[in-house]
Amino acid sequence: MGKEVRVLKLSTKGRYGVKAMFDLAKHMGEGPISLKSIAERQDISEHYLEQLISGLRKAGLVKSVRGAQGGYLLGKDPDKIRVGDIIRVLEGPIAPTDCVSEEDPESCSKAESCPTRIIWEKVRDSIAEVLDSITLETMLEDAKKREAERSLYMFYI
Amino acid sequence: MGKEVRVLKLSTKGRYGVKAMFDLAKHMGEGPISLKSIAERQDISEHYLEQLISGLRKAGLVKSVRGAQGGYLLGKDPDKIRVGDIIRVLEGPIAPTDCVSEEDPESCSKAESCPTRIIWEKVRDSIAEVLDSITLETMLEDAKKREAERSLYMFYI
DNA sequence: ACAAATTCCGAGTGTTTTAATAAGATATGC
DNA sequence: GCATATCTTATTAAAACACTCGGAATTTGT
Repeated sequence: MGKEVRVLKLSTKGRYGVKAMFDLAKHMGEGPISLKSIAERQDISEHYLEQLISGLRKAGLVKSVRGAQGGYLLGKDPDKIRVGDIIRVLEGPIAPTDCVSEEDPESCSKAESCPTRIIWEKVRDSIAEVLDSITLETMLEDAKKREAERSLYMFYI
Repeated sequence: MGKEVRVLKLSTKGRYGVKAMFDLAKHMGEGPISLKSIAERQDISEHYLEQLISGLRKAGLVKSVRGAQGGYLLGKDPDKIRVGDIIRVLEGPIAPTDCVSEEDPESCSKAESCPTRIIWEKVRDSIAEVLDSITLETMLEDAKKREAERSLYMFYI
């Protein structure tokens, strides 16, 4: 009975990855941030996060510093890192179906006349547009703005 | 090496379901359409499609006629059936993450201050907007239009 | 020099989901 | 009454998911 299906869902890879990257952005300027501290703050298994950040490092989205007092730093300025970039590294190309994958879509003999293909393309593009319009920088601004609103609200109570 | 991950993907349920419903729309006025003929035209396992259409029937999107010469008919006019309706019946509420599910989202203590939640909400809404803006009627019109373009193109060759 | 902290790397594992397949019960037109 | 369909439930093989584990390599502070 517990059918809790999520359609067009993101796996934990993408979700954890974005959380971790935002955490890194929030602590910019404090030197290397250890995975352990990120995992604790974001409530993610450290070992699991290790795997994810490995991919982000290879893609240049984070830099690492090994050894004691080591950790991770953003690989670029936060306004150059889009949420879409993080998702693509961790989950692969955006593709509601194989035939409209962002990279090498599966060829289909009936592609030209397929009445459903157009729909999946629109879905793909609308997802990509949202994810690529948000950067770590805009996330920081947004968080700051909401923080301000919250304290203003508290003031009036 | 064959890591062919699709992020934010649709399962075959949704894809087959939309194809089958479009097939039904195309053959409107021809009486009950058998599952077998739909399965053959759309290249889908008949038994599997059986399971899917069962859900669509219970949701009122199709009507069935049992017995010999029986089959399925659209449950409403094609302009009243949105692709989003079909997807929701077959795959569940649209929800890139559990915390932003269209129906009873998983509660989260940090929901109000979560910087990632807003992103998943935007993704959910943009997907829903695309899927709800397309009906079987618009799909039919679109197919007709492209058919006309194709024959015009053939004429000029 | 050494211990502690940390990143790096590959393999293993239980659970869930996916995409069917199978078998048979029920209903209807001819 | 038989061929043609829809309905219903159960089973299953393979893949994906979300970790878990063990240990090697690297750097800092003492």
